Amino acid sequence: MKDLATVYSPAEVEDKWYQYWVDHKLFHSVPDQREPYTIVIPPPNVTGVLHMGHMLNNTIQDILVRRARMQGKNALWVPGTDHASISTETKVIAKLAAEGIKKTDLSREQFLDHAWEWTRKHGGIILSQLRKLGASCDWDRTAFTMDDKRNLSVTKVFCDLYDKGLIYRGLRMVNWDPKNLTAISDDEVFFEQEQSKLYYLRYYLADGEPAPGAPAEGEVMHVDDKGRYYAVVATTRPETIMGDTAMCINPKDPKNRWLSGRKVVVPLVNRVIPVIEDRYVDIEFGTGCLKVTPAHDKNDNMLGKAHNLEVIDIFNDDATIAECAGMYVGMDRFDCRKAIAQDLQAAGLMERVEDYTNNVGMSERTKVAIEPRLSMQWFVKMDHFAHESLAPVMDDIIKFVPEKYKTTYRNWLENIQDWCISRQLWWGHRIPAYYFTDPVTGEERIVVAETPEAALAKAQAIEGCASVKADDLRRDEDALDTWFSSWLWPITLFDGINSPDNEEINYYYPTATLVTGPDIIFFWVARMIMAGYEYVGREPFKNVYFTGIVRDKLGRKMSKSLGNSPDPLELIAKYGADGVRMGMMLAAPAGNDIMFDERLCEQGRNFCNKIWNAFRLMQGWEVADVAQPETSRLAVEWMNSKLSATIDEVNDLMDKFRINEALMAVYRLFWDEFSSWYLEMVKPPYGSPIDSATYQATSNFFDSLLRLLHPFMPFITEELWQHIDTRADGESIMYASMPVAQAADAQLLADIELAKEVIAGVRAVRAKKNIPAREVLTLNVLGSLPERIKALVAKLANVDSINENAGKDAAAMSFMVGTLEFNVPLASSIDVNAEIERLEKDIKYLEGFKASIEKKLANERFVANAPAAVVEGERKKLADTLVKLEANRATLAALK
RNA sequence: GGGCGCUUAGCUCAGCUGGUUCAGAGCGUCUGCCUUACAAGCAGAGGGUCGGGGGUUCGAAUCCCUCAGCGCCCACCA
Repeated sequence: MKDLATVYSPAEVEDKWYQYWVDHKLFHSVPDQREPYTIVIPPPNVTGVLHMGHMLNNTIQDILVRRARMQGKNALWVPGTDHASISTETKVIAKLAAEGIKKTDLSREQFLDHAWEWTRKHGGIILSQLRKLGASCDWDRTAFTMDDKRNLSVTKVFCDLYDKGLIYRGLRMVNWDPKNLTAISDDEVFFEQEQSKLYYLRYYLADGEPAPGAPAEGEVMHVDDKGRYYAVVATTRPETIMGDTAMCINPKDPKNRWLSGRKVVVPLVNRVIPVIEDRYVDIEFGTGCLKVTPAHDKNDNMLGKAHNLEVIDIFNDDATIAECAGMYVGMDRFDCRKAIAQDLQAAGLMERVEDYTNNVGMSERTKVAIEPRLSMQWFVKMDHFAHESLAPVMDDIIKFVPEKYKTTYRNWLENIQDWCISRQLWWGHRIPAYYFTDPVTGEERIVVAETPEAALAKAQAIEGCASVKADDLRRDEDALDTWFSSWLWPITLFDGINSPDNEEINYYYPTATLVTGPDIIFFWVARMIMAGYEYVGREPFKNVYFTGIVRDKLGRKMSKSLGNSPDPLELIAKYGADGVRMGMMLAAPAGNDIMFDERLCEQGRNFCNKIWNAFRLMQGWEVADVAQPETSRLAVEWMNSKLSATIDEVNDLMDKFRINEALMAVYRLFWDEFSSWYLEMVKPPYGSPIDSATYQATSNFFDSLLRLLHPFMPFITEELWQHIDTRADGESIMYASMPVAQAADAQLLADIELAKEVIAGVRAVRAKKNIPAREVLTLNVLGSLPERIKALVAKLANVDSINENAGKDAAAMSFMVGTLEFNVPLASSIDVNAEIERLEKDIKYLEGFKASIEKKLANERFVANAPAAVVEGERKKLADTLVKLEANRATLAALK
């Protein structure tokens, strides 16, 4: 008390202990005889900065790993960062653009130099931020998805899957990002509602087509003022008409029967195209006529394949109009849309225009509308992987928390598409495929190999290709999707691809728990499971804990643009890492989004202060060789039981990943039971010393509480632990064992609960009558109290004596605890009328309650059907109610 | 369009296979207190017909149906 401030200052403490942990290599793990407990970090973007989502996610991981460590497991948390191909490349391009440098002006090598420089400059910031949070990562193992080990692993896996026939190259419809000039996967596309127009275009019957006869029943024909017949096609994208190679109607559509088998003319373009029929067309939409542009729409492409249509790609890579379109060449797609709309209007080819809201696919990265486009890309066949990875999740070999994501997972696997893994980017793992021209046939050939040398050897081994030289090989320019390295993360961190069966992979794999967001269940979680079975033959983790999304208190997602995301480091500076950790966890029920409110951190900070002051109280006690009071002996015994009960509860909750509830249980144990009750029970009178038995027991309790709390609040617990246990340099609460529950004494717990209620009753009397806590009162009980709790009640309620089997007292305030009636005689006159009013109210309530139970018990079907215990319970309830009624009536009578 | 989930106190949430730990917790609110660990605190108090309606049952926050509102995922209709 003499040395310690009344307020806990985390800043002074946190850096000191983090350094201590690092200096003594307390986060480091090597394989040994203990049971392993492994967590691999979801690698944050290498050039990213810490946001609230990371805070939540990493706090949870740290809690799990610290707890495992204290349970005697060999706990390892491996940190690292992700090269984040698209995201980083975009950032580097933007940075270069600001300096007036265009990517297209640089060679691949020059660009990569810039990218590495950028990575070196910004990389690792996020990892140093994690240290502030107290993350107990084994920093010696810090990895990067594009470092040498990982790069080699990725290359090996690509070659292996290619050799197994699971990777292929093909011309497919992909989502093309015209800004970054790359294909992106379906998962990287998001849809946005857009106010646009629906244009109705006239497709005239081609020259030579005979005029249709009179319309049959339900047929809808269009004729212009010159008597020419035409079909009307509704489209949101008139700029693609240069790519039209057919018009499609539904064979079951009566409106358009007359078009069947005809030829029509593409407006402006004047190309004659056939009318094809396919049930794919929605009869109800527009006019039921669909223009088919196989090069620029997924579904049109499918139609094109089915009907053998020509494919005309009218766009350049940057989505300007290409030479082959023949018109509007070089114009941007959206400018072209306007121009064509005007020209159609002018040419009398526009039937009408309507406002229309539609969903436009956008690139997650560049926010530009993606262009469905045919292009040559690399794919992973997913059937094989999907087949292997469904059962382990459905059978809980890999446990998903919360369980609802199992369904999501299954739905995805059952509708899985092949995975497009090539990206037209430079920042990433370059695809190890090499092209050369066959000297005999003149055809282009592909070899896939881990090194250029191996590729050359493979090429030369092909019949007739012995003369191929190294210079003849051209390496594929593309890089791999970032997730193609991430999916190997739990394996490559232990070098399980480059050296299968090594000691580390055999020891640390499968990892224990993966903590991540449900938004990347497909991107990442599912694919790690696939890779795990493919390359190690086992699941990569035993549990997956899905966190929620961090939202502000209004429920909005935290985002940079909204500016509603607090800076984690500022929060830590303000409330301490322990306070922020606790604030995050209190708001984070498993699987639910968390509504973050800074006030939660305040609560965390306040809790730290509470712990701090409880310690100050204890530390200030003078210990003497005096007898232990009976109240203290009982308090110690009770606290033991209470502690044990909570330990059981916490264990159970943690096993279920109900972390916030576990934390709340410890919070209440510390604040309510230990501080508000136990410490008050054993606190010696002012100026008196405490007996050594009680002091020792209290110190032990404090020690146990610190251990229970340490995974949640690592810094303050370490700081205070040094005062409780003298330790050698290098020792830490990090390796102290988790307290173990002993049998709890249920009767004692119940007795003390009774005592608490009696004490609260007396305090309520004081509050109502404004009687200071220091004024000694007397307590009467109409009945008897368990002998052992009397002294305790007397001490905490500050009453001089407890008179059992006392009588009614008109000059007393009465209250009931269960079926026991108490009263506190008051020297000052009491407000008889207020008492009478209160009693009458209670009696009325009890009579209603009694009636409801009697009704229930009078119901023969209830008595016959309900379990005996329930009926018995109702009878007991009735009996108790009668006792209470009787007591209240008697008191009322006495007052009157 | 398909799928999943949610609605309980002012706020954030617990309430497992229907019945004494069923109406709970934390925060906030209100009323007293600077009581020598802590005002970032102490003591006490108030607060919900469990989204609406219907059904099953002796008994429903809990099971079923239905309506309303909200959220997420997947697909994407030109």
